[in-house]
Amino acid sequence: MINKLSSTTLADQVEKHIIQYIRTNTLVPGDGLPNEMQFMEMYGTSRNVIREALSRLRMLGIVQSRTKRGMVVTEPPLLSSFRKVMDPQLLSIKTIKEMMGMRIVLELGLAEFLFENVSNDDISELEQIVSRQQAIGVNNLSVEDEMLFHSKIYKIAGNDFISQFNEIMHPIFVFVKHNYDDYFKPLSQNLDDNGKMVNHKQLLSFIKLNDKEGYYKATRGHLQPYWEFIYNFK
Amino acid sequence: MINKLSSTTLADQVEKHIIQYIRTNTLVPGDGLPNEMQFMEMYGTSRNVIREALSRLRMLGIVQSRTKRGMVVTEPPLLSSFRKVMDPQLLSIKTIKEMMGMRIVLELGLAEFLFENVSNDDISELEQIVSRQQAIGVNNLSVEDEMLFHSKIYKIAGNDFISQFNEIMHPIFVFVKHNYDDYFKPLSQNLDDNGKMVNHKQLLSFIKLNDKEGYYKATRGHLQPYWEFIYNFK
DNA sequence: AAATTCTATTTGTACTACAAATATGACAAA
DNA sequence: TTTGTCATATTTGTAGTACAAATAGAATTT
Repeated sequence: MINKLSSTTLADQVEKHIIQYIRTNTLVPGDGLPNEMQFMEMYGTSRNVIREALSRLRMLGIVQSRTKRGMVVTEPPLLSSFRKVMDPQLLSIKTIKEMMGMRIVLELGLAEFLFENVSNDDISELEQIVSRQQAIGVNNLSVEDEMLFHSKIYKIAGNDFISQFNEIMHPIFVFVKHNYDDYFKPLSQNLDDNGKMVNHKQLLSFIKLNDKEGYYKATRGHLQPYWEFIYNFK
Repeated sequence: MINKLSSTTLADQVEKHIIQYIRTNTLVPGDGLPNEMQFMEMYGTSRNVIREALSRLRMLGIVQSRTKRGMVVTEPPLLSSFRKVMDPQLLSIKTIKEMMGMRIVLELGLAEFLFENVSNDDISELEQIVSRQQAIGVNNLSVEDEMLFHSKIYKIAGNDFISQFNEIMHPIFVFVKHNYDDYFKPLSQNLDDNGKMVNHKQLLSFIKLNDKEGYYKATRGHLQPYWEFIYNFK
């Protein structure tokens, strides 16, 4: 079962075995697990190794431990560990481009849910955001200003996972805009089908008109800089 | 710096500190890190604690360690830990619904990249897949058969991250189809705008006609069971 | 100079010891 | 009998020692 001569460490193997243990025993959140001593006997390793494996599962949120109570299975927050690796310093250009692609895909696909769920109150909020941005001047928007509108769009669509995902990717967008800003000069590239620039005000107008197709195309134009970056950089 | 009286464990704190260390020193893949002994001195904890923290970062793929060489920063595989938590046993219905939503959003948004990248060879492959499925009978398709067509679509779109993401979510789809199969009776619900059923053959026909809008709407119809599940279940 | 061996360093694993928290049962009070 | 308090035992969290295994770099030999 546990192979001490493998290239992988014992902690790696024990981690896999414990995950397997949870699956094969169809344990669900709330169910108990063996304690450290019992795992030691099950896998014939030192407590150190068991603790390293459990430490990882604790970080993932798959298990929790409390003194005397032992370990219990928990529902993991899906994206907490994803957040930890989403660091532009650590990622290759290929991966960063894939994140840009993810952004485009999510925001286009989200239109379906956006138009299903949008309320009058949502539109009022969007109007406020847009009018503040008009006051600042659409060319002077910081990435945070820019983000404000889109975050609200995600929120309206009503899928917490996707909202969170977008929030986690945000540092990547900031990084790219700072380091490759040629692609993100507003007036030059956010063009729609007819070569007209697409700003938040116009996106909002399609929402108000309940024009999903128009919104989709406008969003596609609004995100054109990302597209350019994916296909033209380097 | 390290607080021994906190409710979080020392390993939790050291983990955060080491991640912070990598960020503030702008370390990139290939760069070295202090060894375990040095971290012990830096944070004033036992080697055990340091090793638990490093073990977690190793699992995330942020660092690698080799004897004598010490630790080096590495580019993490973004989704390896995501895969570990993507277990239908562990997830709530809310989260599972959000995954269904993710499926719809990804596949709709992906259309943009699909039509940009699709080649004649791709279309031939899709034709083969579809004809095999016609032979089996569209109502007899297993989830794996069903997946074959869509996986190819993802592959054509050319974003490895999204392909991998979809593959990781697959067990969730299988789980839902098995447990809530009322929503997934093919002939009754995969309807398009006009109330006609949408199968892979028809999706392919839109690709061949280079009709992106048609494909989008057809895909929306094809995924209608997911939509129904999200909004109607429970 | 090249190949080999040796040595020192670093990670991986095992084991012991104790602190801290707390579930459980024993016991006392009403 | 029920309730509240306390003691005990169990389990996780942390520290420390010891040694095995791997290997980078130095020393040695050819």
